[in-house]
Amino acid sequence: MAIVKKHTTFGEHLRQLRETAGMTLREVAANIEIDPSLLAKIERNQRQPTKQIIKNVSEFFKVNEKQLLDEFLSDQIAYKILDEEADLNVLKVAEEKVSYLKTLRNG
Amino acid sequence: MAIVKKHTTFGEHLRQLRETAGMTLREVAANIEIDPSLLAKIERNQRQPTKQIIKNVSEFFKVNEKQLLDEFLSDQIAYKILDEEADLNVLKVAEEKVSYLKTLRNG
DNA sequence: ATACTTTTGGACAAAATTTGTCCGGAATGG
DNA sequence: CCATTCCGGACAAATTTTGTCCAAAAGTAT
Repeated sequence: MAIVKKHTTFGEHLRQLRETAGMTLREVAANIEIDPSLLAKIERNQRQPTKQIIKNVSEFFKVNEKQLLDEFLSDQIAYKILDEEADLNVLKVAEEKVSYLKTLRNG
Repeated sequence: MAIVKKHTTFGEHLRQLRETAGMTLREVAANIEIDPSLLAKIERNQRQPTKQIIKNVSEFFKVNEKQLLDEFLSDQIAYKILDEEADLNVLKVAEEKVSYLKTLRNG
């Protein structure tokens, strides 16, 4: 049985989609209407995709857009935690704050 | 027994510290060396504190700096989740990604 | 090795976001 | 009323991010 990566970065996922389709950066870039160099950077997590780019990617590769968006968001959060060398516990606190802030908004 | 808020925002916490000390914005602002209006905005979560400000706050109110930093970080994450109307599940995915990215870095 | 294509990566201006300050006005309390 | 505190909009300055260009590296085939 092959080893399957469950959790990769957004960029790695995008690259997998492209390579599975057997396409070059130039080809995919043309289809999702961005510069090939930008696509390359996104695949290497050196640039962040805009929402529009994520939308185009999801349409082109026929994957769920919301899933892609969430995947990208979890990337951003993970990178932030690493950047700040923060305790993983902040994620649990954040979760509780989301509930708290929601009640603040609603009443 | 009084109801105690466990999870407030960074700004609310800061305001509590100040009010507990019975000080005005102007007074605290002078001590942590920022404009009173900026402090007011931070308390209302309209501006983000810099690391320096957090450091000064922790020193002035004698609270743990790392804790404050983590509290602020969890705020940022919570606000992001709300902003994007994302599923709370992204936090769990993010947690797994942190581990993954750590192994990427180390080997 | 040459020629061709793909990918990487640096540099940089343009665009977008964030920051801190100023100031007028509202609220609070003598 | 007067004095002080707090709020909040506006704005320039500072900072960050973005997308593009181009050259060099890496890969492929002939």
